[in-house]
Amino acid sequence: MPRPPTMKDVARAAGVSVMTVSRAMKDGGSVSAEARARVGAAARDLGYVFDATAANLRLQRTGFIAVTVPTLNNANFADMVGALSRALGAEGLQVLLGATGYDVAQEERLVGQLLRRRPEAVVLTGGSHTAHCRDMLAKAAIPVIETWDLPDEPLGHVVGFSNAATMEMMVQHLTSRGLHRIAFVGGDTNQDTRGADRKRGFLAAMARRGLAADRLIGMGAPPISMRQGADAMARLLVEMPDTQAVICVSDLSAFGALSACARAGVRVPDDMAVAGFGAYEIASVCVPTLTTIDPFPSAIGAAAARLILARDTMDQPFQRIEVTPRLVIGGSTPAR
Amino acid sequence: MPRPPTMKDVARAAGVSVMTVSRAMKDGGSVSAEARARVGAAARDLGYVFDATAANLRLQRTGFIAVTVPTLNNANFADMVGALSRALGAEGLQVLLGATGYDVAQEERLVGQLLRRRPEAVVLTGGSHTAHCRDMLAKAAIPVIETWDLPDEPLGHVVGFSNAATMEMMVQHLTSRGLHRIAFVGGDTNQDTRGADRKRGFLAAMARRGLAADRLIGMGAPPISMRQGADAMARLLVEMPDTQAVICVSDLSAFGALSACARAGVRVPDDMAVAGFGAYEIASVCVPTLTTIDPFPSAIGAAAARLILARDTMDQPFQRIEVTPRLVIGGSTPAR
DNA sequence: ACAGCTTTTGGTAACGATAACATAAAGATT
DNA sequence: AATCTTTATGTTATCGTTACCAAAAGCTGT
Repeated sequence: MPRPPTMKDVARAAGVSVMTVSRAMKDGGSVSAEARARVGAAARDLGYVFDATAANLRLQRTGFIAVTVPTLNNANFADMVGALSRALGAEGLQVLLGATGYDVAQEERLVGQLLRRRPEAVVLTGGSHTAHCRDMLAKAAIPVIETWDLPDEPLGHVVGFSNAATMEMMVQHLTSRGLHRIAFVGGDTNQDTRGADRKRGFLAAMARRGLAADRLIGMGAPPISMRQGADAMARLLVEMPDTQAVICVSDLSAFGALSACARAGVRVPDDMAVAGFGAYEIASVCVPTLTTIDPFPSAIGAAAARLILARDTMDQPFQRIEVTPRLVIGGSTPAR
Repeated sequence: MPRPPTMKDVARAAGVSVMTVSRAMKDGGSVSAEARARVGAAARDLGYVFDATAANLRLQRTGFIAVTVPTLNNANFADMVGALSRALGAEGLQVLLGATGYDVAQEERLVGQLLRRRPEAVVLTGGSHTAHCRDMLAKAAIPVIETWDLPDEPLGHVVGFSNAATMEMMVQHLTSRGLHRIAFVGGDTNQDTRGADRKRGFLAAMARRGLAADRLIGMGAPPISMRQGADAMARLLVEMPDTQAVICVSDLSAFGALSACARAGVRVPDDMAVAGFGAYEIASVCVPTLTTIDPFPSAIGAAAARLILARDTMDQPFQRIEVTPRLVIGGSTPAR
């Protein structure tokens, strides 16, 4: 089986030099219309496909942007990657995607693998990484963008928000409705650092108001699923039946909690208020609709893309772009 | 700013030749333990990162597997890509992912872009492509795997199922419960070819039983969302109030339909049965749980990975692997 | 000590594209 | 007509890695 044709083959077929072929493949090159046509025809006849690998080696530019997310199976991250990918694709850049499984060790391995492909920038989810991972990224001398978080010691640019602060918003909302016995459903590991930040924010917000924050339901390792949200609510209804409101680490678990209430005949929001995070589509469709926080995932992706595309401004001090999440009040918490 | 160190730099620092460095980077190479250690130390000191681009050019192997999905933001496709990515990653292969937006023209562009990266195999969602796209893939002389479908004229291997047949299962289930006035909620374009196949399968299953299949609600272009499922059900309740059951093109729209019923005070399944497709997590958590079809997305991904990894068997005639979807009976359709 | 192994090491030439320079042909200017 | 531009084309070297071959070094047994 013969190897795929190269520019050399096209050049021979078109009766020109390789350089002319190379120029004809681009838009700007100064090539006569006639030569360009011959090259085009030869390329079509031979089924020539441009070899990006060779060009990348020569140009020392790959057009890859490495992106890591905890999991692909999450509408928030998918939205971010979608926005990022669309914006970058329009400029000829390719997203090289990897999932860390909410595990910094896995992230370290992944980043190591991705850097071998010589990406032109790295977009990470979260601001928590192993020392070796930070080290590799620092040495790579390419733009690094951390997202979904506001790390104290960022590696480079940041596009994110304070997860803790969103819980202040949510606790404020609930207490303004006269609810004080508030539970939090989340993971019981710190693997999902954003989830852990939200839990910390919840504890701080409760403490600030002198409220007891002893209703913590930990459901294991991330991602915390709908099923786990339902199980958590079932436990809560038995173990702490006087709970007035539940904040869940995400809309998925909040929906599970909602379903558990429906099964148990607990009225939402009258007997129990439920709040989530993420503004997933389900929040606006379920009955009642979910009170949640919209972190604007595609805005995060778009902002990251803008930073990458404005490469020339990358020499400037690292940017810290805050995307302000919005409280979305639904029917799962009481009206004023 | 200096360029990142190369093997040459490492070789100089370690006092050996580039070839020795190259060998030391791999496992099997015959290198003395002492040289290997010196190379390792030098690489660490210099912050050397292997350049996969150069190696790929030389080896004529990129380790890329191109994968296209209609959208990232879909748990079924995310599951498939996740399974594929995990299985391939263990063998050092990298998924190069692209989203077509349910658009064959976009798919064509995407495949063109991906092929320039010289992937070693291509995994496509669906079996419907533009002529030029089919042509490019045929000429690429690499394994092509079409998934989620059983095309009549496959481009290569196939890992899928008959979308139409799943609707026969579903109609059979509903009619066995004595329901005959059945509606179908889906898109009104053929962009989502799998959705369109399911609609066709629905029509055929109804015709086979001599039932009228005139309750078709078309909700525009894919993806059909929860919101659109809710709108469709709202319309249906007004326009065809005697409808007994609704089959939705996916669990997302089915859940929307369920919510619309809840809002309208329509009891499910007593007044209206609802069925979906996809066995998304929501189907097993919502109240009532959804009757749906599980297409086993991660089994599809795993099977595709197996085909790719068994490269040597790729010369054999194209394989056609059927993954049999399973009817999952939930509370949204009446018990027997 | 020496032939006959195996193991380790190094030099050279690719892989397929393009930047940089050099040259030739055509067109514009005096 | 002679010179200066501009445009079109070709030649050479290179990006960082590895296959291939050849040579050197380390072993073994006589």
